[in-house]
Amino acid sequence: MPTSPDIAVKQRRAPASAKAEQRVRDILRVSREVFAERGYERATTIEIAQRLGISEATVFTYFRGKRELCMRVVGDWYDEIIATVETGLPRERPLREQLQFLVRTHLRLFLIQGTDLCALVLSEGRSKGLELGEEFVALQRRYTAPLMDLLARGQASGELRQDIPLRLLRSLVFGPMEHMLWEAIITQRQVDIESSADDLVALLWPALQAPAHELLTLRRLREDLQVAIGRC
Amino acid sequence: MPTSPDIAVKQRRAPASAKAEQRVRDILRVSREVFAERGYERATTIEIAQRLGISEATVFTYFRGKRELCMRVVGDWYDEIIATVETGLPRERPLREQLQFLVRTHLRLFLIQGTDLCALVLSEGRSKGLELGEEFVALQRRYTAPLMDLLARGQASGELRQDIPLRLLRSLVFGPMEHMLWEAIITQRQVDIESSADDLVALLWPALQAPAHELLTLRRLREDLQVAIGRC
DNA sequence: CAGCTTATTGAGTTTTACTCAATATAAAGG
DNA sequence: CCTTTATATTGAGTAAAACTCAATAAGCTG
Repeated sequence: MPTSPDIAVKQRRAPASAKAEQRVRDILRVSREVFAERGYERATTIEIAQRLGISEATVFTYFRGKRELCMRVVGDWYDEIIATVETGLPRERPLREQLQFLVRTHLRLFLIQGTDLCALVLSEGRSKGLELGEEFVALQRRYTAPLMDLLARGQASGELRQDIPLRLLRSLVFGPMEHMLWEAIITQRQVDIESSADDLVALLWPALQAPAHELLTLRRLREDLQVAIGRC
Repeated sequence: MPTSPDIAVKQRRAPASAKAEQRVRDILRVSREVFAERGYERATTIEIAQRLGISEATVFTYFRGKRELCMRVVGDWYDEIIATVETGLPRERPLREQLQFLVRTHLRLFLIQGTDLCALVLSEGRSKGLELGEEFVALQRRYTAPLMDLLARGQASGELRQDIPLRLLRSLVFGPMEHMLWEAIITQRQVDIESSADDLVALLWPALQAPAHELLTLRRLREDLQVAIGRC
């Protein structure tokens, strides 16, 4: 599921044999643990090696360095989210429900994984992303693609407001989500995932909708209803 | 203006003499430059010292270490924003205008300063904040205080919706702003500050406002209707 | 088993944050 | 003006960690 090809290129050695592939997987698995436990700076390559019972040099045989290793960990984690969202998104349901699914899935995956990995992804994902510019932009694009698609469909159908650029609408959704998560981490508050997600959607939905669209729809509903009642 | 007392406590030596105070200011000034140019990891204490023509050890006489130095730089930068917002906020004007001032000021201060310092504050402010937990929470609180006050006043007057916790409303405002800024940094897109700020406020305002009465009634009608249909 | 490829590692090097005892500078007191 | 005391500065070093590389071990093939 993880391991997109464009990132794999950055590895030092193309894992030809099955053994090498297993090594790469092992190193990534343990790295995720160590980075999550210690954060980027406090994590050491020697600890990663020791936990696997291998030499530190072996780690550097498969990965260019600590930074690339961390980015692979973060990247793979993003890939898992991306896959979950893309396969589960209920495209046939109303737009609001799709948005709700997206927000819920994000919050759930982040918070269930534990705040450690979440912190790694949110904070180190940023500072490390700065230096791996190109790749990171591509990852970010894939990451936000399902939402962008959802928003674009909404604009096309007239359900969502068209007077604001798409990329700003995206910030309106992802921004508060990440801000909430970050706040949960630093204050160590326990959040109710489902209700927070629903609150957030309740808050975002009127902002995303075309102005007066809901009002118009509801008025029409009322009129139809009155007509229907009149007939009875 | 900068240098809040609670942070000053962390300094290694209380700057008693005028000379020491000047040293601290010099080191902070140059540190801001170096951190902005190089980012946290690539910045070195020796470069900071060299630019001032002093010994590296002198830096460590006045600051516990690199991390604290960086946090002071970030903290002072936040203090400047806090001061600008607090003195300039037009409290007598309508709430929407106050929000607009707040958003505009933030975007302007971040983007005018150049994306370098902006990136430092947004990304390193996060990862470093994790380990300086307590202090960082306090700083964050002061930072968001003007907005929290604004939102609370709005809720009290009934202008803003009261069915959503304040802290979620705060995420709704700060989240998209930071997300926008971050996006501007990594894609290196040139953004029109004023129009972006205005777009954002236009987007946020309907979400923050208390839902209109008619809308509420109609929504209830629709829900009742759905229940009724469900029963049939 | 010989020969070749692939995988692993011990023993370094370099960089950098950080310490500390020693020295230089300034201030205070007589 | 000189002595004493406090403050400021620094050269020389330590420690830790990322990263390199030549040499060795393991695995595979014909």
